[in-house]
Amino acid sequence: MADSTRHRKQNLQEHLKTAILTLELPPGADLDETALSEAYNLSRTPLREVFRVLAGEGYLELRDNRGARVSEMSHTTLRDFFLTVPMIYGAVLRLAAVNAKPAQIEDLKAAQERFRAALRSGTAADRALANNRFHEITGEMADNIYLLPSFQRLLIDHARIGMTFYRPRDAAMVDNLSDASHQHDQIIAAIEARDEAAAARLATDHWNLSRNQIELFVMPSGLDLPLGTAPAQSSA
Amino acid sequence: MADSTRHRKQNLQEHLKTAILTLELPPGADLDETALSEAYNLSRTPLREVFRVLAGEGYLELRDNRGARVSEMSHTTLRDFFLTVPMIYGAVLRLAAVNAKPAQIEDLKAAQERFRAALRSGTAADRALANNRFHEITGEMADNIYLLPSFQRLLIDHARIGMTFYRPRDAAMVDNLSDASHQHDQIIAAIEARDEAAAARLATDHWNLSRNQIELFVMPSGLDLPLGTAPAQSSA
DNA sequence: ATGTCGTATTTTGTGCACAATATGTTTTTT
DNA sequence: AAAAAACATATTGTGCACAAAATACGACAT
Repeated sequence: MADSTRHRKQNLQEHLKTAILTLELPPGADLDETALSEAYNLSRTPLREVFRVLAGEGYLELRDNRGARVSEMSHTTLRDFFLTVPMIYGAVLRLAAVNAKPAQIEDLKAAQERFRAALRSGTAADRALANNRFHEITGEMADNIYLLPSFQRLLIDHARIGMTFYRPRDAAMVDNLSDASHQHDQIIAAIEARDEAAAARLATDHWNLSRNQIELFVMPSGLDLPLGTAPAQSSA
Repeated sequence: MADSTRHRKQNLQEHLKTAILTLELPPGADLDETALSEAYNLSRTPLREVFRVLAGEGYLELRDNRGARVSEMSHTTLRDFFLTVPMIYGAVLRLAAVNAKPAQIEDLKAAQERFRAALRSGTAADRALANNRFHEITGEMADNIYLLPSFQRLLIDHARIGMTFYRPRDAAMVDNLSDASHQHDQIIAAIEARDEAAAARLATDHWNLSRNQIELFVMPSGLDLPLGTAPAQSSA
């Protein structure tokens, strides 16, 4: 039958991943074994094995005798992220340009098509997931078992950072999103042309754009009211 | 009691790790759930959870319905390894120089002391494990959750590569080993002096030395016989 | 009111029996 | 004799009951 336990197990794993990437399960959220095993019609044994797997991939953190929770995002996360991403992603795109197989390039184009569709008419979660898939494919192309583990972890937090900060509030932010899409096109072109240098350059550009977007979000333009005219704040 | 199940579980995990790092369990070796659970006096349930954890860290590979085996080393492993190590390890040492805490520096010195002892009077496995621990500590110092997963995987294969190739056969190889020890000292000094640039440089040097050692092993010096005088090979 | 101790409840961890799947061997068919 | 099918065996996956640990709660003392 289509709903074998194997299938339910994979389902659970997939659902947990997307729920975490889209912040439906926010960082630090506790996962209740009993509740989840009932919801997915699985006993606790396979469920707990799924937890171990997801912890290994960086989605969850396990504490002895205290259950699983979604990986935390600390105040150093953003800094560490942007410190590490350019290097890892630059290397990934370089290798992708060298090693990509034709079938993978087709996958990448399809993923980009879905990303574009999500930009036009999808939710923030749709955008984050489509973008995540796009980058995941570049990771597969790079085909380097030593690089992938770190890259995957970066992608997890990239999606979550995107969910928090990529909520277009003004024209500049919307422009950034279409720039990102355009950069994806350029990345595809560089890989297809086997142009390592261009791919590496695009990696840097892409993350600078991300960083700018976040700066726009974290530091909104000032209220521009003359001193002394601001209305009194209501106290909580 | 000292031999609680919790303790046995950790024991198993630790033993499997060292057995894999030292090639006592060679790449591709099959792990028998029943045999191991009897050997460590654990039921299969916790044992299987340990398998998932070790698979997440890169020690094991799990195939559905077909048990666990030790991670393979393919013909591309060496190439991928030396392609990736300089970048990751350079970044790790840079960050270590910036972030190392005094207590960690003491740990590192102690680890280096043990490495030196292993060089003097230990087995190849002792050397590999001591060296592994030294580098692990630099990873802890770097304190970057995005870098660590890849770094840890590199360390696994570094130990295994070391076990295969670091079996001194001549004077040049012995020199290399004491050079490595000397480089460890310089790494400690650079970290203590918070000298990022020096640390990064040492990372490159260290892996070049490793690569040379392997080249010495893979490509032994020629037999130096004039053409046509070599004895006939015995056919298998 | 606050702090500590002891008990009750909830949650996590383990062991074992059984189910499902893969593998190896024998039997049957051509 | 070779291929295929059926069966037997071994190994992996799941469910459930029980054990161990952590947490929540309340009584009591100060």
